[in-house]
Amino acid sequence: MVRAGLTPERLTRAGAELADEVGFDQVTVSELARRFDVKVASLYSHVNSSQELKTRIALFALEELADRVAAALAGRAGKDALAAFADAYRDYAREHPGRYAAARLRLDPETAAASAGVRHSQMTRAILRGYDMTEPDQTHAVRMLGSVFHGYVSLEMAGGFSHTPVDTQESWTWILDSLDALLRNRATS
Amino acid sequence: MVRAGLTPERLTRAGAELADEVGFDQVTVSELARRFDVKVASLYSHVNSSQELKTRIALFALEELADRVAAALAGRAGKDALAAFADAYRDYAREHPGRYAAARLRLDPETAAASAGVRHSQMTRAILRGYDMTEPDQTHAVRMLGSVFHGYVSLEMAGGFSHTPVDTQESWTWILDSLDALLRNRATS
DNA sequence: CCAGCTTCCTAAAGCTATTAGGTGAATGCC
DNA sequence: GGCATTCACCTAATAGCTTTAGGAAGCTGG
Repeated sequence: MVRAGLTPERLTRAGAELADEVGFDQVTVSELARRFDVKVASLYSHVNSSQELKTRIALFALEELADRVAAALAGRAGKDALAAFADAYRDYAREHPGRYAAARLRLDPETAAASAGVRHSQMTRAILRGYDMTEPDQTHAVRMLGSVFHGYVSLEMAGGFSHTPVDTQESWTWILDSLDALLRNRATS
Repeated sequence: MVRAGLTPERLTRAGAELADEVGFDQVTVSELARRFDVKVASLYSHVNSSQELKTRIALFALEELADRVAAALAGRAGKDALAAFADAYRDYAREHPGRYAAARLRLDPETAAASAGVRHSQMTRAILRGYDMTEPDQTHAVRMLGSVFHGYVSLEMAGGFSHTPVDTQESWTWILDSLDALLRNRATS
């Protein structure tokens, strides 16, 4: 019996790659077993359920995305930071559509609270430091930015913009410019 | 043999209700058969596959949502129309989370082109009539509005805002105010 | 070197989707 | 009114995914 050397980490990572190839909801314990050339039941020594596997992939993706955003944000402020944040987000979704979808998995509150999701909201808040905004406006703005970025990325990924000939990159910069202007306006209020 | 009186329409409708109860991706041919007290295979006389059933539910939801938005929009213009549009969208998602998720199903291009999705983008464009905007800005603005609305609704539904005590209704009106201001600014440019 | 834990296996049960082929009830035609 | 056809539903069977139970082989520490 040759051992495959499975670990929860390797499974999670392979699951993330699988997600990018075939889509997050096509990720299946069976397919993963096939890729490791191992019987399905064997995976259950490392992961408790298909659900847990998906949750692990989601947490992994959140972490990875947060790292990228943090790197992109380092040393930037104001509009520069806004654009870096947004681009990091969008680029990740394009490079890793499956992982991006995974990151959107609904987690139960405790899991979510312990996840890198927390870093995401902190970083979004950090961007607003460049715009001098106080509560509750800050929270409103955080929610709006999150909505725009997530909404744009998911619509673009779903092909929702492909029926119009206008370049999506142009729209993206137009939107970022608009948001920057909007936040500057709101800051003075 | 008592006939259940199945039709594609009844199945679609029941599927939509099922989606609202258990979530769109828990909609299953088997469960639907159970609800009609009929054997699973019988459904295949009316729908070709599970995939087709889901597509039908998606088209149904798109249609229903478009009708609601159209009704909300009637006789309104400017910011009033913007708010009506946004609220119709958000209210639908809250009342019918499963159908809303269904409406986000990725359709193949031909199906999408023949769907009520077209009406959705037309109506979004109609809102901008109140803001005097020309191409390509109009397209950018349409994409932005779609992103914000979809993003906000889906994040709110996923519980993404629940960890902060600020009222989501407040954020929603704050965002609508901001968008209105933004569009008015952009119109003059 | 061997006891015990771990890793992987076989076996089996319970779901879901899908197809093939049959039966009885309703419908339409002469 | 009898008969053929169609249609709505059925039984049966295949195939894939998930999950659990229990067994055997490899690795590791004393």
